Amino acid sequence: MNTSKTYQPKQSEDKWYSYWLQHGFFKSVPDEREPYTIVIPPPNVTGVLHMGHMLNNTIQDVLIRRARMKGKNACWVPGTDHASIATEAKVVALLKEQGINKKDLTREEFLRHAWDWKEKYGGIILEQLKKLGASCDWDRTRFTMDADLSEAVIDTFIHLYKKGQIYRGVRMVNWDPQGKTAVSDEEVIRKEVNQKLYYIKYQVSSSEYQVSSKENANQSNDLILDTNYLVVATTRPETIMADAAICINPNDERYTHLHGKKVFIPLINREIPVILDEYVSMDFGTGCLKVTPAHDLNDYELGQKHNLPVIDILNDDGTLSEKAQILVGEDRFAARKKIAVLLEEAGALEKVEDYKSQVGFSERTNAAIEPKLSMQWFCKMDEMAKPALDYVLKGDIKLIPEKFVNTYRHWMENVRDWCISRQLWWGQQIPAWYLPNGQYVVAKTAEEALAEAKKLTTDNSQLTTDNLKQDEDVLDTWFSSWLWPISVFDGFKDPNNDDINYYYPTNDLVTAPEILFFWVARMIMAGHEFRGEVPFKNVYLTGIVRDKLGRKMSKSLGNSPDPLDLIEKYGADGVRVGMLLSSPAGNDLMFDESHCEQGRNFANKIWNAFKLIKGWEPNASLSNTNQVSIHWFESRFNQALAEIEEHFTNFRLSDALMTTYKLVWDDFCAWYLEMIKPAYNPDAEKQAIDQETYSATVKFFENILKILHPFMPFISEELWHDEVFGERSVADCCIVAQLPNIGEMDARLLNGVEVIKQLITELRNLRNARQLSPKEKLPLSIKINSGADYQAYLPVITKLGNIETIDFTGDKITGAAGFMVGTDEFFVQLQNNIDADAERERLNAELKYLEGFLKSVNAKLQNERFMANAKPEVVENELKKKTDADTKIRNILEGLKALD
RNA sequence: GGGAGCUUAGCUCAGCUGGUUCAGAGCAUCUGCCUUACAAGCAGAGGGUCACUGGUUCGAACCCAGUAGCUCCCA
Repeated sequence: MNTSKTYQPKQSEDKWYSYWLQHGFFKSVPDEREPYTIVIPPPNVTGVLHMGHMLNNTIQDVLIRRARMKGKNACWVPGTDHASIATEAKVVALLKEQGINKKDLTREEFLRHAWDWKEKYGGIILEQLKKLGASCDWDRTRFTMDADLSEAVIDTFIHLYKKGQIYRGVRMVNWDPQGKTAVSDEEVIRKEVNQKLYYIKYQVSSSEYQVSSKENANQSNDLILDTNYLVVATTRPETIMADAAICINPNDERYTHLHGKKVFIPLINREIPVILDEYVSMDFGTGCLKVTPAHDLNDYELGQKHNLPVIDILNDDGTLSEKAQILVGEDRFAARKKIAVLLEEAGALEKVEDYKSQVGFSERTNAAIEPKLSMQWFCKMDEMAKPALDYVLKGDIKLIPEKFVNTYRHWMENVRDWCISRQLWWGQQIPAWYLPNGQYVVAKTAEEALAEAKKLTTDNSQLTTDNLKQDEDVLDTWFSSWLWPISVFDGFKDPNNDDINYYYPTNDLVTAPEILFFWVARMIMAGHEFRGEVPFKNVYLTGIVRDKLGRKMSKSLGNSPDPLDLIEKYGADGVRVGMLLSSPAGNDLMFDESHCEQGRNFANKIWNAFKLIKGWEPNASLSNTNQVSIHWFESRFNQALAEIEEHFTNFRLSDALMTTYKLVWDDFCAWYLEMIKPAYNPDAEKQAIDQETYSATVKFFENILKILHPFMPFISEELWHDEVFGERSVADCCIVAQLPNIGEMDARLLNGVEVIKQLITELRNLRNARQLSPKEKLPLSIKINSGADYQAYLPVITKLGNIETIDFTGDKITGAAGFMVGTDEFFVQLQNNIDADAERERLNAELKYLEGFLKSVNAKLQNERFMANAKPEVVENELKKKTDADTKIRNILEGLKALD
């Protein structure tokens, strides 16, 4: 071990990580031990490590390392998902740089490029996880597009299709007319833009109208002066040709005369009905809403409800189609300007207003997103949601923190069918085959599809596989990842293999609340559907990592530090501690580099404590004078161990870490080591210490390294191998050491030392207040009022307080400086007389406080209702408070008298 | 619009079924120390009308109602 003044992470990290790998400590194979399994939430294969991954994987590593040290067969399965959209976008961009257009490639050619890209650049993130210390079983690394996993996806699709759980249907997607592809909600950037609100007149087709409503119309809205027409306010006048109805609120008194009427669309004079629905807001625009089911999601739903036709007037590139009848071939924005002119000329434009509204833009092409109806594949959710909800409600799966159960329930009870198709090539191609007549069959291969097709009632006897055309689309990436806990153990290919039988269900899942539905809920459904069992028992939901200002850390904001830079700066252990210090489950983490600094400082503290011990040499001729200190720390350690255990049981990782932190820094370093540390001998190279104390302390340190290991794997492993601990075999490593069992706790000793700590603190204060050097030895007199026994602690008091003599006194010592601990009094006789005025002031202040306190206690005791209703132990406690306060007040009064 | 949650010290958070000396921790701050393990440190100290308003109770940070502000999810 080097004797550097500070811990040097770089000299330990790579060294020990390779050592662990080389000796197979991360590896797991089924055996007779209890398994402990975590499957990694597979990061996006194109991804690079960000702060969210850091937090998430640090937690998983802490859990897995701890399980390993508790004698379990710990297995952490790593891997990545194929991230259809992100990967395809990356590959398309790369090809473009090389002058290759995706459109010019066949599917096979494109996929070859994509796989090349994946092999070359994919999975960097897994390498980065190693820097963090992640102890994954790398031999088990999986990718959601591996052959076996893809086969599982296809088989699952076919299975669910045959069960009637998968169907084709129409759905509104975010269409990028420039990229000619659908994009996910996450890829749409909403921006506020200045637009125009066009007020368009629609002629009412019936000339019969109720005159009586004219009055109402007059007073409420001057736009409807003439009941021969109604006025609609819209930002998209170019879509009027796609209108299917005009909708008004049935409660809108301005429009009762329109109930049951029809109107003509201007310019094309197509007749559409006026429908009634409370969905329409009476305050917005004119209160008349044009319903365009093909070009707006809300309108689509309204249209479904009222059985309206869907008229799509746009081509894939955003130009108007034949269906528009007019302005065919014009781009939608050009058409908007032109139609405004046409409407104006036709006298159908009432007015135009400026208007601000939110518009979605494609993240990739920056084109305005067009809501577009398209045929998609769906997976029915209602039947599968029921058991998945029950698992959580019954507690078979615990969500941590519990508050997410509500959110989960709400979602599962209002679940919508899952759109599983994506208009991309990178992914598992949907195993549906279309016949020339438009029918389709679902089958694993073209041959099987042909066989299926021949079974259809229509005559398909002449068909060959060449006549079948496979669906162009691929499946949603989540349709792969929902199988992850099963597919990583080959549970589809071989449902009874040793791995799946041993590792499944897994134990804990650590993930983000954002994907509670996208992923977690669906894994639970898949677990039930395909194994009849939960996929995991606990779901630990981490928070979002935010910056100091509370903003989510993101690449685009540039407010996220590079995790690898942080590791470089503070060491992996420091960063791990920094991430965990302030991250209770489910709460967002306000990340600040100062946390990592604290982690680094902690590592340094441990390093230096170790250096102190290394400077000692046991000497057989010395006898042990530290029994009390040793027994105390032993008790204290066991107490902390029990607390840590409790915190882990409740998944309170930051509390477990803080308990460890305080045990090491405060109890071990600041108190225990100071109690037992031998006086410095400048002539000796190593400081002599008795054998018993030395052995006990070394043993303590070894146990401390064990409890530190899950949090700080590198420094603990580094120190573990020091010669202080004697020879270690090759496999004797901290990573596989077994955590100590909780031993005895001596409550009396623990309480006794707490009193001694207070006493020492008072002595230090006394020195501070009087500017006395810590080197100056002081005489101490003790007046016991409590019946406490200080005898056993005299050596500790003498050493830590730097006391010259200790004696016991029955009376107050006048003229001496004094203080109280509990009800016992302590006196220090100083050469120069104490400042009587200052002392009187101090005592009076304390007296005032105690009298106030006593008053509140007495108030309770004199309250009949309190005495009648409060629990006996509460009353008893109040009585003790009264007695103690009385004693203290008496002491102070005597002290004041002595000053006079 | 529907749902969930949050508000405690300068910051980040604990505070279990209401009841120990006027609410705890870590960090930060302030004061004094280069005391041979550690200045990335040591020894001390200060700091809070528990968002606000009512209610229940002998007793409320905790239970109930309302108000305000913030966050997230779904639409």
